[in-house]
Amino acid sequence: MGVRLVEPVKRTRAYEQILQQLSQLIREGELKPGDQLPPERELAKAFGVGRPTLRQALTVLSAVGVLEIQPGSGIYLRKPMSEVPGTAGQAMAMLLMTEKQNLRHILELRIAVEGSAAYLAAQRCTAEHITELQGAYDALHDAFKNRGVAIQEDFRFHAKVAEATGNPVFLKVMVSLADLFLQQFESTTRHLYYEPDRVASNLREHQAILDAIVQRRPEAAREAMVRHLERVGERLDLAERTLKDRYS
Amino acid sequence: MGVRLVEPVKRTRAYEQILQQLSQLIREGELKPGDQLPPERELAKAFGVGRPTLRQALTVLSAVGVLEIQPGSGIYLRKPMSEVPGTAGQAMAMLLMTEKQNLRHILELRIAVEGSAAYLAAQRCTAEHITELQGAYDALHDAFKNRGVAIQEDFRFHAKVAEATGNPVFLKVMVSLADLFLQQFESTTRHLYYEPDRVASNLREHQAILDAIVQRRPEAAREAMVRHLERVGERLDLAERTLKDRYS
DNA sequence: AAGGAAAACTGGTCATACCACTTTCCCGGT
DNA sequence: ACCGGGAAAGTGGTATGACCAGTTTTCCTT
Repeated sequence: MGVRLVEPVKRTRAYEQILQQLSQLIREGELKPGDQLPPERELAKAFGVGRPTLRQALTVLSAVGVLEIQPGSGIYLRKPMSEVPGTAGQAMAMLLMTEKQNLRHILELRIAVEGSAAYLAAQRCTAEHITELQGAYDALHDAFKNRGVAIQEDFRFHAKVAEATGNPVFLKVMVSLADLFLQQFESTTRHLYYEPDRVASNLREHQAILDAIVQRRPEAAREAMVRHLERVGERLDLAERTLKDRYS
Repeated sequence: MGVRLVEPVKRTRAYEQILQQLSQLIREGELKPGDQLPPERELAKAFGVGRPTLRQALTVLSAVGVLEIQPGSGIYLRKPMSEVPGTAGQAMAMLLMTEKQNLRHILELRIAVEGSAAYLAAQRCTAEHITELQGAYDALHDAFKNRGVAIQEDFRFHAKVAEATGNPVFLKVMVSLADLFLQQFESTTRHLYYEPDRVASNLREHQAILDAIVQRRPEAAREAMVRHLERVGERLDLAERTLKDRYS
């Protein structure tokens, strides 16, 4: 036979089956967020595998942020969107590991995702969402005024926007991207970003986003968000140029 | 002390360090796509860990699609965006595992991402990109005419659009989302989707996207892509309603 | 030189053991 | 009766060694 007419049988590895079973238990609500799983030794016996094999599955789930494994304590199912910075970004980092990527590539996707998020948020955010959004902005405002640096608060504001879409997938992907962005950001030009003269501008941009959403003007919200992130990119360019100048 | 003043020390597990080291080797180009890694036993010795521990790291990398592990043969570094349907979607599925999500949530994000992808593609695709895009469309056209079903070709067309952005992060995220969409799609209403009367309409939508990109009209390309995916959603609703009727 | 079988190699899995840490519980002191 | 405090049990983290089922290589036979 010239071409391949049959598919080679796929040998499903044991840990893959465990992965699949656990996924199903989670999806069907058999395992609820915050639940503690049985000890590894029990689980291994239940699945009929050895402990190392079980650990492969658990390790994968832990690496992507589904499980939280605490030595000496136990294995817990993370709550959706647990605000543990670094976890979501870690998973996205692995997803993108083999792709040649830089901050600008990630930022470009953030613009796409968060622009639409702002649009949808303005379209259908609830009263509670607005309250939370307002609170996040106030916190951002205070942090800016007091400390001048507010990476955490900035992050949370963006997360609240995504949350207001009511779409958990939007939220998760946005958070993962933003988290990864900040991680790479930190290791390069963080110290140059938050210069005093940029704080006011940054704050105004956030307020424009908030206002547009509260006024329920989707297009304006998208534009405000896109403009804000584009400014972030500009400041990034500036910072990198400054760095380069220093070394020349 | 009232509040936590110190951060608890993070005990870095051995497999996490391996993960980090391997990531670095990949990012720095020390390991190139397609490369074969040393055997597990050697790697374990090199890292100074036991084989089970090393396997945890390898398993994670394999689960997110970075490595391809072939029993009896060896461990290989996957090429970026290797067109292995199911792999990218698997990683995204784990990222979203704990989120309550359905097809509509994923589709909404696809609209955001792919709409912008079409926009950027129209803005800066090269001649080669256009050729590939055209080729993908032709393949889609033929498959539709001949078999009436063209999930693979449909997928590849969308991937080519994302590829034309020149942004690997866009491509990867888009492919992951679309792949996940198709996976869940398959298990629910696939058989109702490709009905003969919808084929022509679907094909026209794709052509509109292609034309707008070739003519380098970003806004038109975005609109065409958004409209197309919204139609996909409508057909999905229709299919689900049909299913529900059958059970009532 | 070609074919084929055996040997070597590779990943997949298991069993056991030990370590470090956390949690629990019981005992002794107050 | 209450409250430490320390031992014991429980938990995840890791190492070792072994065996299996495949694949790949080697080398002998024809």
